[in-house]
Amino acid sequence: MNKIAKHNAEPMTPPNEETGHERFDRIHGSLRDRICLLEYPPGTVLSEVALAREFGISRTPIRRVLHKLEFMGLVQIKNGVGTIVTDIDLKTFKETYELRMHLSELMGVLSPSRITAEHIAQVDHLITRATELRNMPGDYKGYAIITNDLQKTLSNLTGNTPLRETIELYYFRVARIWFTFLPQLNWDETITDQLTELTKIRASMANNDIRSIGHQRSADLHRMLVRIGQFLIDP
Amino acid sequence: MNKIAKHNAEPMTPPNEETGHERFDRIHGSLRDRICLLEYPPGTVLSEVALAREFGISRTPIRRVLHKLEFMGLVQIKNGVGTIVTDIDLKTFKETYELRMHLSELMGVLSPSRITAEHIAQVDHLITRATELRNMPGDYKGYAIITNDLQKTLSNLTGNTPLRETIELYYFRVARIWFTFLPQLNWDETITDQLTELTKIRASMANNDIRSIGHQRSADLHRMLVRIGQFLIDP
DNA sequence: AAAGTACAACCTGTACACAGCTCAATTTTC
DNA sequence: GAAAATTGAGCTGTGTACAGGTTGTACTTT
Repeated sequence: MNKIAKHNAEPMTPPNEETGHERFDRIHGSLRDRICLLEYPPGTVLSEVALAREFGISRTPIRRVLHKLEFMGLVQIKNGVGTIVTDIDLKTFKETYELRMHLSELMGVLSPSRITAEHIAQVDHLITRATELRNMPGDYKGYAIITNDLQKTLSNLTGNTPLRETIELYYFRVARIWFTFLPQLNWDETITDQLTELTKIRASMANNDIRSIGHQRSADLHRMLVRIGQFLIDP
Repeated sequence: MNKIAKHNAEPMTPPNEETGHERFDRIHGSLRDRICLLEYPPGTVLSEVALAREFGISRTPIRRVLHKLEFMGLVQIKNGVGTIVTDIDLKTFKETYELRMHLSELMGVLSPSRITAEHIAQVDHLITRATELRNMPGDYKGYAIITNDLQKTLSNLTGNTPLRETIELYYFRVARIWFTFLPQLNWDETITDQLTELTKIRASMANNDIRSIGHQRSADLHRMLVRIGQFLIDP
């Protein structure tokens, strides 16, 4: 049974002076994050009028945002029904992870950016947060936020713009699906995996070795796929 | 100096019974093809009201189509100005071709489809058309259509759906830019290249060897990039 | 009682009027 | 005469009313 979206959140203060373009990005980012952090889990039905009310605008600009989310594969707009947060079938899920693995390898090959102290500091901060997370089993959202932030940091290392956009696109498309399996997995093992990944990336960064980061990332994606393999039943 | 779009075409008879979704795809395909076949060259300004008149509908559904084209990177919508067919800067052009080369290699790796007699027949037909094209120097549109059709055929060989969609996306984004350089290149050499590519792909198909097709495709993309390198001036 | 039907509530899709933006031609000012 | 301000034509952005689609429910019919 699908749930109807209801968002009880902070007022999300809109800046006093804001371009139409900025407002679009703000609302788009809001909804994208809600979907990716499972505040709107797959199957949730979004209503244009409800969202329009929440953001204090009419349906028209909301529709633009929803159509972009549909293009990204995060929602499906059905006439007469509503806008539904997409789930993903097993086949597509596996295919997407396979592609992401190869794209991660390319990250280190196609004009990688230079690693700065800033990047390393970000990963160090993520390690701290992940360590704290071990004692908070069930904080799936906290786990998801760390994963999202790591993805953001790694994005900055990909100099090839089209590659970066593609990697991000497919990250947003399937990461949240992985999150839905978290409750069925061993929390300590999950956190250990995350910390291992972060630590290895940290080490590769210290060596200014982006190619290794790509390999590492690819291997981690593979491990995620294997870990939830027990729950994926072939049709 | 930008040109204003004016389309003098056949009535494009809309089917008697047509879903809203089908109409969307039809109009989207029309505009996409016009852009990719250089009927709307880069810099062309499209007007929502003009397009709405041509297709006999209001601005609203036209806007949906244009926004999708903007997501695909084929146009840029500017408030107060119009919808402008995108050109592409040198850096992005090279980056995109590099990515496309690697994606082509993946085509043969990620769950390729089975090659059928139908695929081979399609390539044979393309070879015939390309051969005829040698005696029609300056038929850039004819060349572009063959290239588009080849891309379509190769798409069917890519079983991994996300990979296929990505390959197509970047094909549409930059193929037309390559076409704009055709007048500055030697026609006979261009046709020879195209025929060589088609023939090699034909041979690989006969051997049911998709991996070789991917290699071939990658090499051809590289050759295209090299051929127009003389016209690409680094900033 | 069960199956079929009509309907009401809710959704997105479309059309259209108007607001806001951009740019260029024109007028005003120095 | 040159530079700055103005105005207007044309464009996209937004709000809104209504048309069209979908679905669950209540009701009718068998």
